[in-house]
Amino acid sequence: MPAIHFGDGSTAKNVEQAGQQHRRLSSPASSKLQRMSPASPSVTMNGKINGVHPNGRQPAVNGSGKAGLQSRKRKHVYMDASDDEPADTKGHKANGVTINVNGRDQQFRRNSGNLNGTSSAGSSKSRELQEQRKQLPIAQGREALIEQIANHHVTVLLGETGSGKTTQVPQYLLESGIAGSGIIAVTQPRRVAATSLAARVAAEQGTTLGGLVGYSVRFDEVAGPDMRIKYMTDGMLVRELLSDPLLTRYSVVVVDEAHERTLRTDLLITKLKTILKKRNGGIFPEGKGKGKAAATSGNPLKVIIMSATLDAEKFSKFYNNCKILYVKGRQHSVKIYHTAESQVDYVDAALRTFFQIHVDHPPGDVLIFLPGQEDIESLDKSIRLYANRLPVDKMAVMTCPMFAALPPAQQAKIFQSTPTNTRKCILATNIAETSITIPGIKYVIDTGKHKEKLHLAHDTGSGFDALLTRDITKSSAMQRAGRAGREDKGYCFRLYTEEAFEAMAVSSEPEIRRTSLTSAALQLKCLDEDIEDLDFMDRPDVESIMSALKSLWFLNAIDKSRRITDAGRSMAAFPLEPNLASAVLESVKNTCTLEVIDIVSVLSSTSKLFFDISDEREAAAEVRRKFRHRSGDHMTIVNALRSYQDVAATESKAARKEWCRKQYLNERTLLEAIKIRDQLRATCEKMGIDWRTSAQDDEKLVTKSLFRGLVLHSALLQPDGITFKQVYGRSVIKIHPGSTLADQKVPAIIYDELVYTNHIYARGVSAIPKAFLAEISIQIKNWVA
DNA sequence: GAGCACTGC
Repeated sequence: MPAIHFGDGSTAKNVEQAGQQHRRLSSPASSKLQRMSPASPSVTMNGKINGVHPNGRQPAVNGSGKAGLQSRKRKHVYMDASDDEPADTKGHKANGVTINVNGRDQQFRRNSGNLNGTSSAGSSKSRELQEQRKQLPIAQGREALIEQIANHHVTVLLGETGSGKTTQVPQYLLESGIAGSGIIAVTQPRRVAATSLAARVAAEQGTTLGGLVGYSVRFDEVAGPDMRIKYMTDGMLVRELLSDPLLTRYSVVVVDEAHERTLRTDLLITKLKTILKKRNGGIFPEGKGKGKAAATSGNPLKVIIMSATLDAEKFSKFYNNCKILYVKGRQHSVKIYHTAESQVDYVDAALRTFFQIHVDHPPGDVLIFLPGQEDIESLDKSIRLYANRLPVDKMAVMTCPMFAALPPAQQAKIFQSTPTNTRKCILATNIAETSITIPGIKYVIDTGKHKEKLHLAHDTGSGFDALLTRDITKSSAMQRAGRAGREDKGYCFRLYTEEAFEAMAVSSEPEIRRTSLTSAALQLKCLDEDIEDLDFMDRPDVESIMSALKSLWFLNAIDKSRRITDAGRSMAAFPLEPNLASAVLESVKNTCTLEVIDIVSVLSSTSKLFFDISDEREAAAEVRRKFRHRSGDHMTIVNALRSYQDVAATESKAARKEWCRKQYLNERTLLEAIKIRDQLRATCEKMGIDWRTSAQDDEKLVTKSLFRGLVLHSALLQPDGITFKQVYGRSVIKIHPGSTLADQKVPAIIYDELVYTNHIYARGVSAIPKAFLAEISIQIKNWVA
C-alpha cells in the first residue's frame, strides 16, 4: 500500500517529526499562546469591554495551549480568552466578562456510553462527589458566576467541553438561592443527555432521582413535588409552552448546547425573549439599573444560554447585548495532520492511514469518521482482510462498526474493553461526534464527509428530501478531532488538505433554515403568534414559511385569513407532524381510528419497520408477502404490527426477537411504535375521542383518512402507465421498488415521502380512488370562496 | 428495479 502523506511531506509514520514541522510553521502563534497561558489556575473577572471569542474563533480543543490545533492564520489561533486579546478585537463593543479558569479534566463524562440507558452516575459516596465537584474547572469561578447571574436577567455562558457547566450551574443556582422557590429547567437537545445528567446531579445532591432533581423526556418522566432542578429535552419545554405560555412554573430556564441550534432550541430562545418582557416588566436590564427590573414582577424569570463554541456574541446580541461569561474547559492536546494532497477515495485513504497508524504508532484505539453505513461496511471488510495478513508479531485488530441503525447488541461492542495485544478500530458516523463518547480513543481519522438531508421545498408545500454526502464544517472537524483528546493527548489525521479545511463553512446552517416549519408554525399559531412575525436569531426563508402555511391551510389547520381553526388546535395536541395528526382527526369521522393510529405510530417512529439488507432483498420480499395488503404499504403496516402483537402475546422475549429477525422486521421500531400508540390513544382519551373504532374490512376508510393528511403527497398515474405526476406539484415520480405497490397499475396514490436518488421515488405508498381527489378539490374551492 | 446521517414531541 502506498503511504498517505500528511502535512508538509511528512507521513503519519513519524508523528514527532510531523508535529515539529507543524509547530515550526505555526511558531508565531504558538509562542504567543504559551506566553498567554496562565501559569496557575486563576480567576480573572474583568468588567471592562472585552471581546470574548471574536467572530470566527474556533473552540479550543487544545485547552493547554500547546502545539496542535492552531493554524498559521491568526484568525484561527486558539488561545485562552484573556485581557490580552489580539489587536483585531480591540475596541470591539461587547459587554464581555471573562472568567478564566484553568482546571483539571474530570473522570466524569457526559453522555458517556449510555446506550443501554444506564446512569453515568457512579456509586461513589456523596463526600467524594463533593470533592470532585470542587475540582471542576467551573468551580473556581463559582462566586463570580453567581454574582453575574444574580444581577442580570439573561446570561450567556460560554463553557468548553469538560468545564462542568451543565452539571454545576443548576446546582449553584439552587444553592445560592437565585432560583427562589421556582423550578430550574435545563434543556438538552438529546434524551440520553437529559436523563443521564439528572442522575448525576441527583447523586451529587445526595438525593434520589425524582426528589430534588428530576427529568422529563418523551415517554419517561421522573419528577416529584420537591423537584427543583429539572433536566428535559428542548422539545418537552416547547410542548409545555402550549399549556403554560409564560412558563410560570420555572424561575430559571437554562438552555444548554445552544450552539447546536436545533429548531426547538431556536424556538425557545425566541419565545424566552418575549416571556422575559412579560414576566420581568418589559425591559431588559442593561448594565445600569441591574437587578431593579426584577422588582416589576412577582415572578421574574432568569435565562441562561449555554454554548460550547462560537456564536456567543450572536446570543448576546439577540438578548440586547447581555453579559457573556467564559469558562475554560480542559482537554488534552490533540495534534492534527492534514494530507499533503486531496484524496479522491476517502475510504481507501482511511484504510491506508489506519494501517500506517497501526504499524508505526503506540497502542491506542482508533476512531474513523465516515458518512454512512455503506462506507462503514465496506471499510470494515477491507480492514479485516488486511489485518489477517499482518505479521504475527503485530497487534491484532478488532473492528467495531457504529451507526444509529445498528442493532443495540452490536452497538454495545464498542464499550467492551479491548482484548490484550489488540487495537480497537471504531468505524462510525456522526453518532460518535456528539451523541456518544467512546472511551480509549487516541487516534481519530476524519474523512471530512457526512450525510446531510436536504429539503427541497416547493411553493405548493410539496417537496422532497435528498440525502447527500457533503463536506463537514469546521466546527464539526474540531469536534471530531477533540474525540482523540478525552483521556490523554491524541492525534487526528484529516484526509483532506489544510486548504480544504480553511474552505469549510464555520458551522452548519441552523436547523430553522433547513427544515420543514409546518409543525413549528402550527404550535406558534396555538400561542396566537405568527412564525412570519417572530424575532428569530436567524430568520427562516420566506419560501419555507409560505410552504409551511400552505401546508397548514391544506390541512384545514388555519383558515384563509391564517387564523388557527379548531381542527388546527386539535392537531397541535398530538405529538405528531400536522399531516399525520390531521389523518387521525379524519379517522374519527371515518370510524377507523384504531388502524390509523397504528399506522401513524409506525410512520413517526425513528427507524423503518422493514429492514432493507441489499444481499437478502429477495428473501425479505418473499417473507413480506404474507403481510401484504392490496391497498398498499399503509395497511401492510397494520398487518405486520398485528402479527407481531399476536406473537408477542404468547412468545418469550427471545422468541419474539427471533421472529422479527426472520420476518426482516425491526423490533426496535415496533416497540417504539407501540409506545407512541399508547401516547396517541391517551391523547385521544383526553380529547374525548374514541380510538377503538375500527375499519374492519373496509380499508377505504383508512386510505381516505390518510389521504386527508397526505393531500399534498398525492399523485396521478400518467399515460405511460409507470410514472406519476404530483397533484399539487410539478414533479414526476415513481413508486419505490421496495413498495408493495411497485409494478401495480393504480390510477392515483398517496405517499409518505419522496426520496431522490437516481429517480424521485415515492415511499410508503397506498392506492386511492380518483374520486377522493375530486372531493378534496371541491372542498378547497369552497374555502377559498 | 432499490442504496437512510442524526435528533425531538
